[in-house]
Amino acid sequence: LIFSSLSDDELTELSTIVSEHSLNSEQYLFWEGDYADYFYIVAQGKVKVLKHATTGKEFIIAFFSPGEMFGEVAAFEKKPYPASAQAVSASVVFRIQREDFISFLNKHPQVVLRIIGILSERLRVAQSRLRDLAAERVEQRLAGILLMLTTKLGPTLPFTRQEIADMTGTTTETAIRVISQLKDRRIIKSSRGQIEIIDEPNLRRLTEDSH
Amino acid sequence: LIFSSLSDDELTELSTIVSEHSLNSEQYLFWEGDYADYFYIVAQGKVKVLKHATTGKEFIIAFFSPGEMFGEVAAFEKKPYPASAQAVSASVVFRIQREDFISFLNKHPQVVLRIIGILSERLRVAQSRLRDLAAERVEQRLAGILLMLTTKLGPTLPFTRQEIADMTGTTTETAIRVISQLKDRRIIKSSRGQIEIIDEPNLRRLTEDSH
DNA sequence: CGCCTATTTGAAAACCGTCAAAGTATGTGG
DNA sequence: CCACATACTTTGACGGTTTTCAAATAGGCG
Repeated sequence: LIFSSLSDDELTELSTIVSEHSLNSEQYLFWEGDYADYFYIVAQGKVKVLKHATTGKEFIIAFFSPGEMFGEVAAFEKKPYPASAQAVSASVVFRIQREDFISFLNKHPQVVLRIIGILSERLRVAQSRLRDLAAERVEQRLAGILLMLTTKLGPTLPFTRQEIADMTGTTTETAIRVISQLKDRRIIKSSRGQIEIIDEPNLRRLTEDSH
Repeated sequence: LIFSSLSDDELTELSTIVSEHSLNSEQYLFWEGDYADYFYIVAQGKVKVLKHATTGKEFIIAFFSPGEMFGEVAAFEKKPYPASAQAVSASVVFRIQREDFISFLNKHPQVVLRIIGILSERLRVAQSRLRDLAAERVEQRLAGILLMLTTKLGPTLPFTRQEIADMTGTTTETAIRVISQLKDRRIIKSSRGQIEIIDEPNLRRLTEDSH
């Protein structure tokens, strides 16, 4: 996605510095605090980026699907990864060494602009979520997460209650209670490991309610 | 700060596109959702960037002191500001028009790298705060905010209880109760509109406690 | 069919927000 | 210099949302 502005020649150049890497389900690519040697793009499967809290709970910053990049924040500077990355299912990722990536960027300013755009977007999202976590109730936050996910992935969401909880910043039990309510109100359907949005307008209304 | 790598000639060039703007205390520079026409740097005083919640409460994303830039996320792309900016005291800011800023960047790639660094840092901070808001108690979050502020500003922090609360994501009353505890434990001193950290190691211990 | 994981439900407790009221600095105008 | 307004700080009581702990149910895969 970030390389879509490149010519065939440039893509060939890119292919010389990219390597492929397979992952088993649950396998970690890197841990928060690791030295950041690679920059990643998902090829197949699904990868989550998360942070662990002192209480042992984890907070999911984002899921990444094929074509999306991650680990980029650390790759620009010689700093450790600020979060961990774990494969949700068996996956394949492309990776580029830090130095190769940086020298490639120096030759391709339009890619740099694309990356600034992505960083900006992520910063916007993170700051909106901060406001929501600080001020909104669990139901509204969870509705917001579901909306964001449908916008990105369509009406059928392949996530467990626990994953939804870890994205919303609540517990599995509370997520289940809220999701059950949404099911009773015919806003969503759900089965094991899956949620289907059937009434998006009403879901959106929930996020906008002032109380 | 972001321009410190420039030569005198380049700074002269820069000065032709920069204009100065004075602000009264409490005055807003822009509101969340406004069309983003300017990119800003604080010259004098103090500016806060915040988001309003549907409940009317506000969440402070950051305070900016002289030399720091803000409004940059929206300036790169034709998007509205994701947050509002308000002068905390009478202040002076430098501002650069979006188009001028972008054409300046095109000629100065080293400034672009500097900005990527700043965006990355802000993203790291935002994501850490997300984890904290989702998983940590008010006391730990507030201790973390105080630590961050001392690292940046020194041991004496010129903030009211309400400002601390709006940064921590809690209410003024709860912030007061936590701060009073810290005072009783001789970790901080405080007076009206000011907090002084006197036992930083113990403050840091608080943020690391698993419970 | 049996095991593992995901989902569900209930009850109690904790944390924190809300509301109300009062105390205390700071500055301003007379 | 004092009175007064204003904003910041403090305290208490109460209630609600959410977490925690415990246990039971149900779905899917070998």
